[in-house]
Amino acid sequence: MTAQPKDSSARRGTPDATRRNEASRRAIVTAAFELVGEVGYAKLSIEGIAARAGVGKQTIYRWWPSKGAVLFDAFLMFTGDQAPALPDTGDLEADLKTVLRATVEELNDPRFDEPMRALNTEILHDPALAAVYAERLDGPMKELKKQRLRAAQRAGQLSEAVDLDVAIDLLWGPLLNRWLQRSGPLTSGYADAVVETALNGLRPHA
Amino acid sequence: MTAQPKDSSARRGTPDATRRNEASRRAIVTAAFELVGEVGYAKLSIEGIAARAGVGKQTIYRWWPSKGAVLFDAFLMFTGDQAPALPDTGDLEADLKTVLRATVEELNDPRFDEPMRALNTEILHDPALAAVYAERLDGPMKELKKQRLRAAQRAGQLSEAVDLDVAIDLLWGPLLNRWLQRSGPLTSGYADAVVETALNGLRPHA
Amino acid sequence: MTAQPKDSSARRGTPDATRRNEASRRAIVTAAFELVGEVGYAKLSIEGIAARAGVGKQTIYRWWPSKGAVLFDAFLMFTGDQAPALPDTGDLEADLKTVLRATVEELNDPRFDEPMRALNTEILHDPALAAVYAERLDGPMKELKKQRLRAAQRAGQLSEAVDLDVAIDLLWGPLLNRWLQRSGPLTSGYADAVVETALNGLRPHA
Amino acid sequence: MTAQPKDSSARRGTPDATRRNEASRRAIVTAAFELVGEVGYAKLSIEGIAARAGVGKQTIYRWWPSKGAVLFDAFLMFTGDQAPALPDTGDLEADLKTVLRATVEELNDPRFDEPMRALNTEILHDPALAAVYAERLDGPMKELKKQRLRAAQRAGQLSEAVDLDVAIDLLWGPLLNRWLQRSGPLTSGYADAVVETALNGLRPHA
DNA sequence: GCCTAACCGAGACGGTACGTCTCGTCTTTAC
DNA sequence: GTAAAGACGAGACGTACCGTCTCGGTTAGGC
Repeated sequence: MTAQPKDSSARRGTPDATRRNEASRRAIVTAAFELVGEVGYAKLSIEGIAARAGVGKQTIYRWWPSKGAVLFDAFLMFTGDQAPALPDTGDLEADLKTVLRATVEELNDPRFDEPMRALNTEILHDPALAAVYAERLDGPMKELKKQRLRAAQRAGQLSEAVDLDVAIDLLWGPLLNRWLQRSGPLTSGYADAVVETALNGLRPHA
Repeated sequence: MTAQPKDSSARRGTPDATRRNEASRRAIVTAAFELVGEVGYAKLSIEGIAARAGVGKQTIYRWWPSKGAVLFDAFLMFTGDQAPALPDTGDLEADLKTVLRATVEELNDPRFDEPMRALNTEILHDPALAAVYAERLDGPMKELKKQRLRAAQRAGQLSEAVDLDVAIDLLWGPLLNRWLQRSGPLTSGYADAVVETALNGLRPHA
Repeated sequence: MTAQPKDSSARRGTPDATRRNEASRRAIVTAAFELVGEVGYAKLSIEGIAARAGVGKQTIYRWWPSKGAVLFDAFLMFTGDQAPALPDTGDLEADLKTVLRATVEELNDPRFDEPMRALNTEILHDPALAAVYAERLDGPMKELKKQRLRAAQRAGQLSEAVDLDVAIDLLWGPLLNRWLQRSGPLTSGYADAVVETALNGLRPHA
Repeated sequence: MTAQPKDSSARRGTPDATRRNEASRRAIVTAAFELVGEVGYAKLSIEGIAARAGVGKQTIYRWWPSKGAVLFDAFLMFTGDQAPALPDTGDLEADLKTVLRATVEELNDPRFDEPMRALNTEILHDPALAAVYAERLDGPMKELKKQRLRAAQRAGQLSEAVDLDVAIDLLWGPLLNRWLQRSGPLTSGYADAVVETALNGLRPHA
């Protein structure tokens, strides 16, 4: 469950995960998630998490290598394991608009805004965490997106020539970017425009 | 020249910019830029900047509201005021590939990687700084991009119906996102693929 | 009027006392006296005095060598130049009790407590200021005391053999000490006891 | 051992003295005592003490409420717990002269001058510290003095009518005062004169 | 009745120290 | 052996003052 266990070998002093106190673990990630929403990323501290969780600091240091790893686990717990497949009504454009509008909704939800920004901050400066994020959170989500796009290819609604990774970046990249940099309003209208433009391309049509 | 002048009115206690020591200002932003490259964003401190610049801490706090604002000014000084127009050979696709490949190059340049990540971290959590960034750095750049795209529209290489802001997001968003989240390799091949896919769209062609 | 003029020679840059702004001088010492009573010695600052007096800091540094010197001048202005002779009713014991009771009164007056403690603090650590204090404030007072004691010697109420400096220390030293160290209650009863014991001596009488 | 333990109750946040690191405590008071002698009271800083002691600043702030309290403990450690009884040869005058000459000696010793002045400065402005000083350092010393004076009363060398507190103030007050205010030379001759005058009184003798 | 030197208010500057906060490690006690 | 608790060395935070240094704007003699 932990993002980056320091070590799982038999080295002396290595925490033995079987001994781990599950109640403390939950208290810590819960406290981290709540605190980041309350005080913001900049004022989030290990000491604060430990105090809120009613836990010794060492218990955090024992099981997580960094503040980012705690935050990541907090994210896993509160958003994780959800997200079944993407909708498939047979109409790719409509389905993509539905999904991207939901993404916009989520990014504008104040309950998720701070935690998400915090996680992105950590990822920004910690390649190891970025890798874990890619594997544990972004990866599964991307696979679902690819499944839907592959279905669209089979249905003839998406060019066979297109690299699906590029396609996904073209659809979701603009949204994420606008959210991260606040470079413009993040509305469902924008989501629609992105979907339409990405599908049709920038070139003029005959 | 300062990112966020606290106030320029006649309110009591407001620093009087005319008295400002230009030598100190330059020493501070230079030190900030150098240090963020040497020790990384996480270990960048106001104290360190002041020491390196041979300046009292108060001189920083007097003129900048946050570490991010210093970093922003450092950016302005070292990257700023450049960037003429985008190339216009008449071939939009080729020109975009040239520009996006250059962007990829820049993002992979270790001299700019840390400072840029640092700036993005600050923007991520400081809407005021984000606004200044949008106005002072991103805005002018965006205008240049729009000029090129408008020329392409006039030349019939770009659909008249397309919203230029969306077009820009579709082209540059994927790159920035991949760089920020390290969600995949950032190569010139990727830049080409993004340009081609964005221009042609995801739909199959007749 | 100034405690320790930095220099009165013709050296370049030496302030010319004839040019001195009397209004500023008064504002400064007044502000110093008020502030030390309001915020206490520990929190008394040159900046605070300058701000309260509506004066530039340099105007203080130009005319006084130290915070203590300002305080001393403040003292001179507010307590100075008073104190005529000590009472002489012909009864030494009664007169001394009157005077020491008045001293007790003064030391217990909250308006003078803080400024006096502040002055004593400076004297404690600044021999130069101590010398000025001895010359300008303590000296004249001591002379008045000696006059009264000499009269008592002539009247046969004080031993001719006694060193008047020692006598004065014996009478006023205990009071000052008790005040400075708060080593006991400072009452008129204590003043009386000191006078009686000093006059009669500690030895048993026949 | 600490001057002013903030609290020893079960209140939250109160330091638990049983956990205290004795080595750090000793290093701090030693550093404080050395530093006050080297750089003087005015330039004595918590930061300097911490650096000299090889200790974090917080360790000082955790256990002492003020710079004065540290100084006080330093005093306790370096002068404390000594001082047996006062000499009793049967000759009160001679014994008092011996003791007061020793006091003069001590006050003139440069190794004790600065620390003592520093302590007196703090006492001057901190009633709480004054109370602790009265209880822990001055009190025991005063008791010893009283014992000697009571013996003198039993031996018929000191008036039964005399208040011992007043007697002590009469003997030691003048010395302390002269030392604090530098109001005159502090010599063994002066000590002798004080003893003689105090014993015989100021009145002329038959 | 100018000229010019000094004072004046204001406040920026390079610094030092403050007292607080958090870091990551270490130690103690209880379970 | 894990956990809560929290002391510890370290060091950055943002603030308050230090004493020095310009900066314009008055004064106030000396010419």
